[in-house]
Amino acid sequence: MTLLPFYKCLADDTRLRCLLLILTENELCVCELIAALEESQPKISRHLALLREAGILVDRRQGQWVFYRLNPRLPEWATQILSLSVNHHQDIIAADRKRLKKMGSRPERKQHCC
Amino acid sequence: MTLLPFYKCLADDTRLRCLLLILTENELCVCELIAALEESQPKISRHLALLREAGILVDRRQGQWVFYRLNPRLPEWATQILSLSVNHHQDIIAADRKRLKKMGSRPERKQHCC
DNA sequence: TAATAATATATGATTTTTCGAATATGATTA
DNA sequence: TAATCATATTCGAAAAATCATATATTATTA
Repeated sequence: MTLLPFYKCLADDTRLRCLLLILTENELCVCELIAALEESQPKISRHLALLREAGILVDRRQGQWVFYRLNPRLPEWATQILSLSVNHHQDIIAADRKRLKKMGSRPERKQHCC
Repeated sequence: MTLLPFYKCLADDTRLRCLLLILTENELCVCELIAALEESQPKISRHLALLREAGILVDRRQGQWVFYRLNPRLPEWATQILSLSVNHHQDIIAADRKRLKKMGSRPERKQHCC
C-alpha cells in the first residue's frame, strides 16, 4: 500500500462517505450504502470495487448480499489515518447515518462459523 | 479545513512530494522544489498555490525568493495525518532529497526579526 | 426452472484535473 | 532605468476521473 493511491481513494466524496460509514458501522452491505448515501446502485458498487482493489476494504458474500468492511491487514499508518478521519469528521456522515437508521428491512448479519 | 479538499490536495504526485519534502526540510523555496523534483517552474508554482489556497501551506517572501512551510494554524488532525505520512514514507522523496542536497547556490534563510 | 432481488460490469458521454507554453509580476542588480 | 532572476498567472489542449444507462451475473424463491 503506497501513499498516493491511498489518498486518491479518499479524494472522492462518495468513497470518503462510504469509508467513514463503514468504519463507524463496522460492516455494511451495498444496499445499505445505497440507502444511506442516496446514490445509484452502479455508482456505489463501482466505488466499493475501487476501494477493494486498492486493498482498503474487503468483502464477503452472504447469500444475495455482499458486505464490505475494513481490510484487517491494512498497515498501521493507514488505519491510524482512517481513525483520525472518522473521529474528527462525523459531521460528514451525520445525514447518511440518519438515513441508515431509518432504513427498513436491513439484512441480518450471520456469524461466520469457526 | 474539511476532509475532502484536504485529501484532494494529497492526491497528486507533485503536491504530495512537495508537501513531504517541505515537512522534512521545514521550509523550502520554489527554486529548491523545482530542483529537487525536477519539474517545471510553472508546474511547481501552481501546485504550491493550490496547497496555500487550501490552507495547508503558508508562504513568506524574502527578497526575490518565496519560501513555503506548513501552516502553523493547521488543525491537529491534519498535522497528525501529515506526520504519519512523512514518518512512514520517506522512500517517496528519497531521490528528491538527494537532488536537493546536490543543488548548488541554495538561497540563505534570514531569520525574521522579533 | 422461471422470476426476482442484490450486486457487478461495460460503454460512451461529461466533468474535472493536469499540463505545457506563453506571458506577467515583483525584486534585485548593473 | 534597463536587464536579470525568481515566481505567478493565463489559456487552450490533453489526460484522468466520474457519471448515467444498459446489461450481465449470482443467489434466492416461487
